[in-house]
Amino acid sequence: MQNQLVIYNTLTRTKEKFEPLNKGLVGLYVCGPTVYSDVHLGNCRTFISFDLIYRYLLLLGFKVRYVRNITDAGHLEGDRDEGEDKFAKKAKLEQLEPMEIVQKYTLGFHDVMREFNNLPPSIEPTATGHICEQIEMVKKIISNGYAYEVNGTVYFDVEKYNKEFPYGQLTNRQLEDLIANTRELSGQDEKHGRLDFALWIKAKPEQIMRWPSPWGWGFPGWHIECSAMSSKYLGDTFDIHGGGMDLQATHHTNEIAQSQACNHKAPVKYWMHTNMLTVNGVRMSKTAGNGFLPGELFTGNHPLLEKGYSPMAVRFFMMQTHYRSTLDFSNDALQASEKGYARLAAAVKTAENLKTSATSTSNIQELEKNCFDAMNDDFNAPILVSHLFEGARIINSVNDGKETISEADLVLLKKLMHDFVFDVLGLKSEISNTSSDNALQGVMEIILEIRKEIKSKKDFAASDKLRDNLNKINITIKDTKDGAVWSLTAGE
RNA sequence: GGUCCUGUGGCCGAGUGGCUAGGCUCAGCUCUGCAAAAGCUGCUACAGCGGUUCGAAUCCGCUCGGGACCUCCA
Repeated sequence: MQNQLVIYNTLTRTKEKFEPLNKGLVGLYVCGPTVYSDVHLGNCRTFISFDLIYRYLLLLGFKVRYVRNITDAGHLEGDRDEGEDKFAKKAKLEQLEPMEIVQKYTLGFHDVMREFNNLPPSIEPTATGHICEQIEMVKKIISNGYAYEVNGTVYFDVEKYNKEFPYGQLTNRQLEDLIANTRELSGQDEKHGRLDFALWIKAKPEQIMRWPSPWGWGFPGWHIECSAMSSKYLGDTFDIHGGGMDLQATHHTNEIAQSQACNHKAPVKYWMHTNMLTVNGVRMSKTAGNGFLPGELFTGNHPLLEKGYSPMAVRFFMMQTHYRSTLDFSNDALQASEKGYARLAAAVKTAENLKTSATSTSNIQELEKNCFDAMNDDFNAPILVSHLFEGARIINSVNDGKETISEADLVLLKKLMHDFVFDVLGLKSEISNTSSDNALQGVMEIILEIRKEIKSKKDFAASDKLRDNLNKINITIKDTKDGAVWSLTAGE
């Protein structure tokens, strides 16, 4: 383990030393998507942020069990436990079975995650696959006295819970304030308290997605699935629970309450929340209608986009902002990232063929330390990136013969660039001249040879035309002092 | 209304009480047949007003602006 990792814990609102409950092991749970529609870029940001966190924990040598759920049932519109089921509504809209909706958007989600080069979680449990566990948990909460049943629906008794535990601790709020901001219960409301929320919900007669329970046919409330699945796979108390900041006030607050009420233990040691992606300063969300779909971004097929951006350019764009800061989305910012990333990636490639000398003009060990220090400080990727550009500068300077590097330092430099650029930031090269197409390799060698002959005859008009035309089909030729080289750039 | 976050140079974004991340853009230079790439140099900063301090963009107060959560959303 390189030095000491520090994590900002939402629970205490401070940075704390990271000490896993079990030495060398990390239990990580992240709230996954509700698969009733396409994931937009804001959703992706959260998963990319936690992918970075997961990857860095792995680099540090931890054995990480990363659990990220798929919500495929029980998520109502509106958290008043009275809205329409999201899946049922969408199913009606698309004239499909609810589980067809689930399947369709789960597959889409996985495709997008793969495009962004996110590592798959260790376990990806679904709510519908854990109905029994959720029912058992609800039963236990009732027998522990923190929940009650009314007409087939089970509610969590927030006010009773709050007498023993600080219900609003995750958002630093007092119960009285929370109650003051909640509307009055109507006469027909089944809840005892204004803040009470459903653990189990009675199904309406027409509902397809329903299961038998001690309280009749119904389906689980949204919050209970995460509590049930996280404790099943990670234990009653585990290391890190993450999610978007928008889940903090309601979903995570209720998760803590449920788990505590059920298991008599605080479920999580470190709560981590990622900030939102904004468009023109306003949060990207499904309901605001300002969401970008990843596909639109890659193709540039969106009114707000001037062109398409590759998945890695977008990922790099996100890596240049800390996960707890909002990130504003714009063409200019995206273009800057695209170019910056191309330069960084090119340097990593250049490092493969550097000549070594007896001594180094740069301190590579210090550079390595700086990289670890940056990530150890609550996963500060933007600082890491700045150090990686220092690495790129060194590589390019050595390549130009302006600086030197020793054999040992080059090995270290190559390793750290590889570790941090590919393994931690999760980027992958999009430029290539090592095309698997042998025919193309051969053709390019012939073309460069012919162009060399043309150039030696000083027919620059012809050689430039060749270069320009190749450029149009995404083949770039550069004339270096050691001769011409070519590379294939990712097409749009 | 309540609970918070935030306002950095042309743009995006880090950051610590004093030593001014980084990327992109722009200008100049080196290299080059020209490009490209690369390197070097330069250019505009810390919303405003007070206060604490030897010293603050960084701490405190106020003003103005932006945003989030409290209602589903990663």
